[in-house]
Amino acid sequence: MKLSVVALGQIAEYFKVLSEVSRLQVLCSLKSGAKNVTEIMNETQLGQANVSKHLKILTQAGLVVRQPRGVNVYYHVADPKLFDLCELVCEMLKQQLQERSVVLNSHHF
Amino acid sequence: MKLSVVALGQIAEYFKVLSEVSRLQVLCSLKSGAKNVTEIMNETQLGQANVSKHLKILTQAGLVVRQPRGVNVYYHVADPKLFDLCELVCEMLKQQLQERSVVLNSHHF
DNA sequence: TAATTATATTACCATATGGTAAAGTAATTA
DNA sequence: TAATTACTTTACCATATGGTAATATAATTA
Repeated sequence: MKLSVVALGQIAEYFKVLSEVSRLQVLCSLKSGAKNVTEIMNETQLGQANVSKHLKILTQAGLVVRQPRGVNVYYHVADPKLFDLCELVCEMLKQQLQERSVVLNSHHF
Repeated sequence: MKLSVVALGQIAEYFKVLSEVSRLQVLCSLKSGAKNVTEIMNETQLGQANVSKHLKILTQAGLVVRQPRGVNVYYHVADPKLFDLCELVCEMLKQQLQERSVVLNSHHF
């Protein structure tokens, strides 16, 4: 399948949302279920404005769903496949590391 | 599994490399096999210095392997699982679109 | 209604990033 | 060796981005 530049743009945009440590921290904190902003702040140690900002980005990109409940606003990940994605990257990175170490070892310093 | 901020940083870095249209174009052009810089330029319509720059980033991140052969330099993707990753994102985006259209339709304007 | 709590937004700064022209390097051929 | 081809690097600009303090908004409670 040949993807158009526009389609690649959407994919790039999705990856860009995932390309920041703080946002990954927020997503990780939501792995165990929906949380409100304060809970996310406490779990990630990020500043309040910062968390709000990142949550907005995640929500607009559709990675996360916003649900106001009284004074609080709860967020949860829209699609659990997101974690499969991260898992896959983890595996690739592990394998990459392993292959690099093999290359290093083969040199017998 | 609870990931450290350092680990998340590596994952974020990987996603960041994939978060640019030009780099995705380059990777797509390598889907059919190894290519040299000129071939990549022609297929992607990107400038020469630009392609070189992105190839450097892709190589340093370990997504692509560099192989000089005479005057030319050939590049190929290090791990075909990379395309599974993009495929997965594609599917998630499609589903996202579908769900959004359902929401729209349910409003009966 | 006033005060409080929870979240969002704005304004600002410092830094990072993509694209490109121009110069540099390296292998090949005449 | 001079010229050519293929690729890389550098310098520069314009723009985008994360973090934060301060301010705004919105829901709840006293």
